Amino acid sequence: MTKWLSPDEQRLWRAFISAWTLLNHQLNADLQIQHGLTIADYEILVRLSETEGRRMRMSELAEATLASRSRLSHQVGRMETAGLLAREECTEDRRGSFAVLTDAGWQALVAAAPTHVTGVRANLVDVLTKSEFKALGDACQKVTAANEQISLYGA
Amino acid sequence: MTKWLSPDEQRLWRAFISAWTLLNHQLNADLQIQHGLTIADYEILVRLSETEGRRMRMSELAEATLASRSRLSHQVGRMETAGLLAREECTEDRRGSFAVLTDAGWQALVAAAPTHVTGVRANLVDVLTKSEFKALGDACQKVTAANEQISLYGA
DNA sequence: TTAAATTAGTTGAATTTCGTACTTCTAGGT
DNA sequence: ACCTAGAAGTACGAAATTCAACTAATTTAA
Repeated sequence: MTKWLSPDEQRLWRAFISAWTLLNHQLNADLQIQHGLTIADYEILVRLSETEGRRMRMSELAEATLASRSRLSHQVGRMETAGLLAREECTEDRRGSFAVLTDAGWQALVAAAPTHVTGVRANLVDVLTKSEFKALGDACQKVTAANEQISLYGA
Repeated sequence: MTKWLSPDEQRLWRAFISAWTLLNHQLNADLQIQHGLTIADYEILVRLSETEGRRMRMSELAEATLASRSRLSHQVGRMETAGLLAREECTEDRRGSFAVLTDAGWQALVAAAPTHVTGVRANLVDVLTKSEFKALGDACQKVTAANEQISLYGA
């Protein structure tokens, strides 16, 4: 027998859905309109910018961004075409390859980051008290941990 | 000058992203595999099921789901083909039309709901304490309220 | 009361995105 | 040398999404 959600649980769950949906929608629109980037693009730029040599192995990047390998491959291909990234061979393991941030990619990130961060603040961080935000994030961290085994690749 | 996120804020924000992403991916896979429905389908079924006459104006439904009119029209078209929905003319405003839940649509929802709710419990509600979940939801409610003015057709 | 403007919704490409399955190349063990 | 597994790219196709143009009904206002 299914144990249904109580009205209260339902309210909280729906709040989670709508909060994320609205926020994501807004942040995406901001990046798209002002910088021609999607959130997925942006996240990849950020990840790469944080690593040494601004490069990451494809599989690492896929894991970090919660994307399937195929999806990431396509995504990186697009960003390569756009000049934001380049691929480089990996000399230690020559099956592998790196996605590397180009100068243009770095510039794009530098340009877009203020927009994005401002949006995150305005629409999320600043509408909550410090402790509310912390409670939100901590709960999410638990949820993430509990779901970490979920594979995003087919079967 | 942009006020950047502190490492702690960044951690919390990323936890929010990953919690949502993993959860959504899992719930979507469950519905897809077991019932051939996407989350978008499911959401529409739920919305309609909760209204009087199990019907909603297209534009209302579009707004509720943050979809453009065109997108919703296609989506409803697909679901109509699948037999889940029907369209009906609106007699008060004859430009308008309703999306109406069919019996088959209702049955599909009845069949899928246990899967979905079980997933929500297993991957979200039950991995948190009651108060953690409440804190998460309450924070999200504030975020939602703060972002409610967001519209697709904006501008 | 009629013409213009607005609103609701649909449609058919074109485009974007993504998954599946397959291929290639390499690493590591036996 | 051989066999298995891993990393990644790609071709193909299915599906979703956008975009622009379109019909038709309604509202506004001259």
